[in-house]
Amino acid sequence: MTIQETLLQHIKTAFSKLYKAEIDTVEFQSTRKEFEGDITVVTFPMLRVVKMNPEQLGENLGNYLVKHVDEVKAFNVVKGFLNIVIDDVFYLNFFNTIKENSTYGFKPQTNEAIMVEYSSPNTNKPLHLGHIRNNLLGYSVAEILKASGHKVYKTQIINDRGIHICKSMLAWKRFAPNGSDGNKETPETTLNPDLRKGDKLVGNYYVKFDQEYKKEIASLVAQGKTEEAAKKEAPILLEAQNMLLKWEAGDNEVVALWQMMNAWVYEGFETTYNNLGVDFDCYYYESDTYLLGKEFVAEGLKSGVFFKKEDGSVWCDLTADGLDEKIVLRADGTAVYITQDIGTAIQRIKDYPDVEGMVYTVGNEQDYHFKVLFLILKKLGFEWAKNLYHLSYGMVDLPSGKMKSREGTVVDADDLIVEMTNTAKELSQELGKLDNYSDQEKHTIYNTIGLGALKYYILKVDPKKRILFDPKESVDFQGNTGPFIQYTYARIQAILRKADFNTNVTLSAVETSLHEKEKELIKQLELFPEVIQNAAQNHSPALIANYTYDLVKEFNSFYQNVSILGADNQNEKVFRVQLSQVVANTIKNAFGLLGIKAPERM
RNA sequence: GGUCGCAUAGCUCAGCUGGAUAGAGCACCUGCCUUCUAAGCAGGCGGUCCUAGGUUCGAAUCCUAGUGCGAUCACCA
Repeated sequence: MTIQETLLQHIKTAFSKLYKAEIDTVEFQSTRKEFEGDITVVTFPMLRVVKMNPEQLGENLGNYLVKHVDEVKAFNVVKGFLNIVIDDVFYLNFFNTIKENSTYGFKPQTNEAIMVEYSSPNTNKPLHLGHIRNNLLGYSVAEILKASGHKVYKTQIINDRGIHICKSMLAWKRFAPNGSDGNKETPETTLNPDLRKGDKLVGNYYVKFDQEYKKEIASLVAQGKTEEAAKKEAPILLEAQNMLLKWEAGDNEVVALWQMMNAWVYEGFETTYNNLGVDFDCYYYESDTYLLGKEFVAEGLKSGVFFKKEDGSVWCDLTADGLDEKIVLRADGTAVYITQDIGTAIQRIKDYPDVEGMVYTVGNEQDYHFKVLFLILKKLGFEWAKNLYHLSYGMVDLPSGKMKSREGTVVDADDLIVEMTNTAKELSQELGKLDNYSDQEKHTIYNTIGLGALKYYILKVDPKKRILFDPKESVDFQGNTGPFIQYTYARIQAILRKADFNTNVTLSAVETSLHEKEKELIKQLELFPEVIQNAAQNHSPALIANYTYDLVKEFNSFYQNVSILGADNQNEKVFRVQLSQVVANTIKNAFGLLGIKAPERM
């Protein structure tokens, strides 16, 4: 039973005894710093039940609680606020119940499985900052859901078919120079060091295509065509479209090229995922699932969920639900975006029957799309459709404005990771704290710090809000940042390494009393389980980030104001080391939920 | 135009299901390293919580309208 629950019980009893009245809820909050006390009861709402002035009610309740509840040591009343002082014994006892629990705050796994989709890149260009937000969010939400007791499958949908892929393929066929082996360049044979990563090479040809396409448009316009006509008639575009038709028809040569170039991209992506520290349990490819989507469109057509227009295209009428009509199959019978999404969802449930819900990590530009998708799946009669959730997040902007691939203002994911690591390195060398470690160790630490800065910077913001990514600010390692928190963890580790006495004992309140800062820390630790549940419910890593920051600030204040290893007596020393240990463990676990590592030293 | 989202300090963000004088960080200004890692701590400066109504003992928080910004309403993905 939590202290709140205990208090609630007694307050209820107090009401029936003192006033013969009944209340069912009590509003608790933690007492503000400027007042004495730990827990505050807001008595204003109770005045509806008993007509009296708030001070008097507070006094009466306070007196009752002091007399009847062991944990309540004292109280004071300020207007409609009853501030309750909780006895140290309670906090120390509570601390003793969690100090050995290395997964304090986490709930054991149940059979309730959730599939979390994130990343979902196109295979025609490298990952950028926008994908990074997506990846970090998806990974973190998955970890948070696990910690809250769910079984989780991480997955992605790879957008590996369509005209955009054909553009890269065509440009490579046409423009690729020979590599070191005399054949057209590949990631292995390319003479351009920037293109050794497959996604970079393929992305390079996507850009090449666009350049050539623009040239052709310009020359057509010069010949007297309108720009609109030129855009549609440019030979290179027509050839790409032709290639797509061949792909859909299963043309051997085109399919082989497609497979080869996609494989390059996958390998490149995998490297980025590894560097970023995100992973997946299973993969889905649109080229595999769009056919299943088409099947269910046919079925929905039979059952009347969809209808066919004169030209042969298939639609779903959602006007009764306040939405528009939505096309689910083109007139020529080919699949649209949503067709394959329908197929993918169904396929996933087939593959993993224990999945009861799915989370789609996709930008808020697709809010409407997911509303429609979920509604259609419901109309198709899938029971699980009600447990689908679109984890919608805001775009990432730069100080210069939006990221636009065509204008070259995109922040490349790989570059950014390298940059952050370099910044960590520079700062670290300046401070000179790692001078006697090996290069290998140093490199690992720089990486941990750089990534920690990046991840925390992005995850601390509420997902639904857009992020302004200021490169200057993102490499700031002071204040509310990842490195600040990592630093606190490293400092605690230094203390634990130095503590050469036995801390494996349980202290009672008789043996040690609590310093104010120690009590504050225990109160903060007490919140952790609830924060995890909250973060899971709201799909919000930001709640974990904010909590961790508050915990760390509280610890630093303790650290600077109180000597841990230099405490007055052995009991205090032991207790403070234990407390530091639990705080460190909580930082590590909380950061784990954000995909951030906690370094032993920095 | 319809629909959805956002608006809090100079900047970047917190603020839980309505509760005390709206909180952090950055920036700017003061102090604190012979003592556990100063990537730190202690403090100062800084706000018409977009505007106007409403609900109530009480509103940054809920409701309505307006303003601004963004997204979306494709046989693109």
